[in-house]
Amino acid sequence: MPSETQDAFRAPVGTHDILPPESGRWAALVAAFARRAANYGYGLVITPIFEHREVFARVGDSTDVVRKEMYDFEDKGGRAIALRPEGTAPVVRAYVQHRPPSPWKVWYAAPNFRYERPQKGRYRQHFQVGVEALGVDDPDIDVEVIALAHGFYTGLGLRRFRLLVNSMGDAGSRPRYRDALQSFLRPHAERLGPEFAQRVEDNPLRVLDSKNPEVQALVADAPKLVDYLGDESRDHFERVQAGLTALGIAFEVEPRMVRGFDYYTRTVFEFQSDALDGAQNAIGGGGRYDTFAEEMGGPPTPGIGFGLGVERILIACDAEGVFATGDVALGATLDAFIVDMLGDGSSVALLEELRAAGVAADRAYGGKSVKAQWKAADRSGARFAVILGREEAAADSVGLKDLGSGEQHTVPRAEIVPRLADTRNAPRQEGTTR
RNA sequence: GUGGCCGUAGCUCAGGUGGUUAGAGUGCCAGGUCGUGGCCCUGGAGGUCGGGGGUUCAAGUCCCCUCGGUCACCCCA
Repeated sequence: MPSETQDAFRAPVGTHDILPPESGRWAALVAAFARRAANYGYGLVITPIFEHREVFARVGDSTDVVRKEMYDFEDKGGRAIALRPEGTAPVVRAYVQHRPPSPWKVWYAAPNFRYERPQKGRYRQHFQVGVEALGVDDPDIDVEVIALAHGFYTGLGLRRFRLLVNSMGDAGSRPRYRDALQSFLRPHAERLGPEFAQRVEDNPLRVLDSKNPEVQALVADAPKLVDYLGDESRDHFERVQAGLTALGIAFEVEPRMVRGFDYYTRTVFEFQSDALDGAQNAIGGGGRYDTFAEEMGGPPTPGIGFGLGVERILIACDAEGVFATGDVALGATLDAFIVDMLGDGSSVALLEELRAAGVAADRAYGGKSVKAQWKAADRSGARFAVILGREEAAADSVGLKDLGSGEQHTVPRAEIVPRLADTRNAPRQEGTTR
C-alpha cells in the first residue's frame, strides 16, 4: 500500500502524466487521425469510460484481458462495473443500444485500462485511436479499414512496420479447426506443462502464437487455419488480399496469428513495428467480428475495426526519428510576447485586444525585471516581442521586435493589433525573412 | 502474477575497500547592463541520498523489508 506522503501523491503504477510540449504531440496525433477518419467517412463516437462488466465479458472468458486484467469493481448501487479494457465492445454495445442505420462508421480516441505489470510500451492506462464499421460484410470494407490505418502510419512518417493478416474462419469452420488443433496438441500436454494443457482446453487457438520455442516447434506442424476455412471465408480472405494488393499495401499472411480477443471472425490483422526493440512491437491491430452484435442481444450485424496504441506509435516515431515533438506540437507557438516597462496596467488591456483578434499572446507576471521579461520572451518561442516603453508611449506607440531577426520598429498603438493579426493570417513568406 | 537490474538537487549524473559541513553540469532566481533576449561573468535558492528497520563508534556506501522505475516471461496497443 502506498504510504500517504511518499507514494499517494503520484500517478498510480503504470500510468503517466503527459505534459506540454509532449501533450501537444498527442493532440497533433489525434487531430491527424480525426482528419483521416473524417476523410474516410467516419464520425466520432464517444462512449463511457466504464461499462457494465458483462459488456467486456463478451470479449472472451478465456482471454487474459477479461480473466485477470480487468479493472472491475462494484459501484455504490451494487452494479458490476469495469473500466474499458479495449475499444470495440463499448462501440458494439452502443450500436446495439441505439440501432443507428447501417453502415455505421465511427472512430474514437480514448484511454483503455488493463491491470498488468507495466513495461515499456505496456501500461495500465493506455490510449488508443481506432475505428469500427458495422453492418458491412463486403471485403472492400476490410481493405478500407486496413488502408486507413496503414495510411495513418505512413502519414506520420513511419516506414519500418509490417502488416500481418490472417483469417480466423467463421462460425462454421472455426469449431472444426479448433477440434483438429486440440486433437493435435493434446498428446503433448503432459510434456509441455499444466499451463499449456490448460490453454489447449480453454482456447487452443492461442497456443499458436506462443513464444515458447518448444511450443513453436510443435506448432509448426500443427494444422493451419487457412486449410479449414469454408468456401465463403476463403473467398472473403482472398478478396481482402487482392484488395490490399490492388492498393499497393504490402502484407504478410501469418497463419498462426490469432490475436487476444475471442470475438474475432474471418479477417484479423496486426501492425508490427520493426523499430521497437522490445516485446511490445504491435502498434495496432484489429479484425472482423461478425457475431459480436448478436451476442450482445442485437440484430445479426457484421463488423470490423481496429485500435492503434498511441504510446507505442510515439515510441516507434521516436525510434524512426519522425513526428518529433518540436516539429508537430500543437498549441505551443505564441505570436507575441509583451515586454512591459511601464507597469501601468496597459499591458493587460493590450493582451486582451491581441487575443480577441486571434493573436496568441502572453506576458511575464509579477513585476519582473526588464531583463527577466526579455528572457521569458525568448523562452516562450514567440515570433514577436511587443515593447511597452516610455519613449514609445510618449508618441502613443509601441515597439515591435522580430525575435528571430532582431529587427525592431516603432508602431502606432492603434495599429499594433491589426498588424499582428495580419501577420498571423498571412504567415511566414518562405525565404523572405526581411 | 514470476524473475533480473536500478533508485543521490526540477533534470542528467559523480560520490574506490563504511569515516567530518553530500558535489558537478543543466535548469530556476537575482545582479553585472533598474529600456532590449540568445553568448559570457558573479552570486543565490533547491537534497530527511525513494521509505522503514538492522549491523556499526560511524551508513549515500553493508544486510533485510517495502515502495517506485526498468527489462524479460505472460499477454497485448
